[in-house]
Amino acid sequence: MGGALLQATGSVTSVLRRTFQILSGVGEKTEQKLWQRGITTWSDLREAGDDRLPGRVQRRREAHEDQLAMAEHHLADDHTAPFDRWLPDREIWRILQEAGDRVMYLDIETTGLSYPEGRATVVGAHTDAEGTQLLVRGQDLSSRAVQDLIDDAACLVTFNGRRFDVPWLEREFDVSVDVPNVDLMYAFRRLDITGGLKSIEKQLGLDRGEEIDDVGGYEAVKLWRRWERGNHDALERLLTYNEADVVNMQPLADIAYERLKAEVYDPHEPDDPQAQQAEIPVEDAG
DNA sequence: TTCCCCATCTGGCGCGAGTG
DNA sequence: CACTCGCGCCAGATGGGGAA
Repeated sequence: MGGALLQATGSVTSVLRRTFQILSGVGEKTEQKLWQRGITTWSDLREAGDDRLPGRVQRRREAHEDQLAMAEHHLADDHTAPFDRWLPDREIWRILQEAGDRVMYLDIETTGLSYPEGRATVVGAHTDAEGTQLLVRGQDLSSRAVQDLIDDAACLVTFNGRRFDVPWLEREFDVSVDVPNVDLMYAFRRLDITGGLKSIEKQLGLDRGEEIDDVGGYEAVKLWRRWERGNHDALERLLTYNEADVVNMQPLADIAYERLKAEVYDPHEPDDPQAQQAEIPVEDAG
């Protein structure tokens, strides 16, 4: 990764600190315009003279300074939650780097597709900080345990979790999930890669263990029933399956992050070597 | 300064899609 | 199998920037 050269060119500044879409009146286009003018980080924006800013950004300078101060303040305290509200949904992935080893890969198993007919059987989570934790119904799965799990996360990574896993946990366990959620399903769809979790793993050439390669979603339901009837191996298999899901989401998230980053920084247009932004010397006329 | 055109932001509506 | 969320599309509002 980055050495002195990368630092000199500013490449170590995180994606989030180059993100202007958290500011009022700034969308995708205005952000691109700022980047093109050489204003690529929050500090660039604060230091830039009005003559370098689009009018709509000039007019909002005070509001933007407040918003940036707020953002810096929360980042300093490792509070990522507010960015869930400030960022447009499709750009939530930009906080992954800030979440660091508190990115939590989350996946649940249930006895059906809808609540309350179905119940959660396994809640699996993985972070680099805490490793893998699997909460099992009838053993250590409780509202308290789920809330504690969520509270350790600076950011969730799920697959279809915005519609399935997270609302389910909120309803069955009455937990509040006040943390950004990067849903890989939408991230990959934006990259023109569609399909379920296992299909996408295949498309990207990620192999999971041979022994659980054939386990699908409905199989998880049947495994739980077999465990309830006294088959100990069935639970072992279900847990292995769930753990594989949460662990495999990590490389998946890495790939999505790198590709989205590339897409955002190099919009599809053929790059024109002449299009370098002119250097505008910052000097005080004294 | 003022006018006008068009780029951009915002909000509402309907559709398609993967979860155990 | 039910559940909803993101996105594309459309229309209206706002405001930027060129020219007189």
